[in-house]
Amino acid sequence: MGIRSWTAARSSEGRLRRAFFDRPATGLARALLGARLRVAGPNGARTARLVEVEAYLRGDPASHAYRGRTRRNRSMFRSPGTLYVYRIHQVVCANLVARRGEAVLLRAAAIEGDGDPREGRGPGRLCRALGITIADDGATVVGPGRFVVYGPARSPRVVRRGPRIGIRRAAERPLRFWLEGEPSVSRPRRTTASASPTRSRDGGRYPRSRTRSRPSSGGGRRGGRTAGR
DNA sequence: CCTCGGATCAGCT
DNA sequence: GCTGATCCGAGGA
Repeated sequence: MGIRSWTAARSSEGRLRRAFFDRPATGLARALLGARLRVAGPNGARTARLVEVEAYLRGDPASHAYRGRTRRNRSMFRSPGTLYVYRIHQVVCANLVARRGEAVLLRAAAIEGDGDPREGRGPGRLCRALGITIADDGATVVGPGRFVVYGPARSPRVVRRGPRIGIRRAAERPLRFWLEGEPSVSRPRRTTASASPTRSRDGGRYPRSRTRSRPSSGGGRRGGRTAGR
């Protein structure tokens, strides 16, 4: 289901509404690139422009929701626009819930305002830079609260896609999306963290589909269907 | 209960 | 490039 009307999905100030998030995570991931996440805190607000995201889908073995609902992943089954924050090792990572059971991992952002924009490099650092903690799990960005997401500027941008990072299952699926030329984006990884060093199967080349998003041609996604599965 | 390993990151070779 | 930190959730016994 596509977004029927973009004006219905954004407020006049560009704030994204629930309808914007209520769709498959792949499309939401792409659409979120360039969007701004604003987090209010005791010392004022910080805003970050999203430059790298990953989609986690229904029936996706890499998704935390794959084996059904548990205490940890319950936020993934809440309404679109909910934050799903989980802990890994010593850090937390944040997702935005798409349609039920799907989510978009926020992998990297350019931090705006004071400080180093690269503080938002990587999902753990992104959360740290914005002050997102495990206590924010289950919060929403489409209602009252400390979180707001503003839609991407309607300016040209080049979206690239490739395999997700740091996962073992379904690692080949090209569900990571990023903006070309952004310094906060994760460096391409050549070898998947695997026990076998010499085991590179496709030579590290994946089909990069480039999608141009233009100011007023909202729906014009073009060709670039890659060898996804 | 116990074991396993991770949607990471910093630091080292 | 590779390893360890560090700890909790998930899943099996």
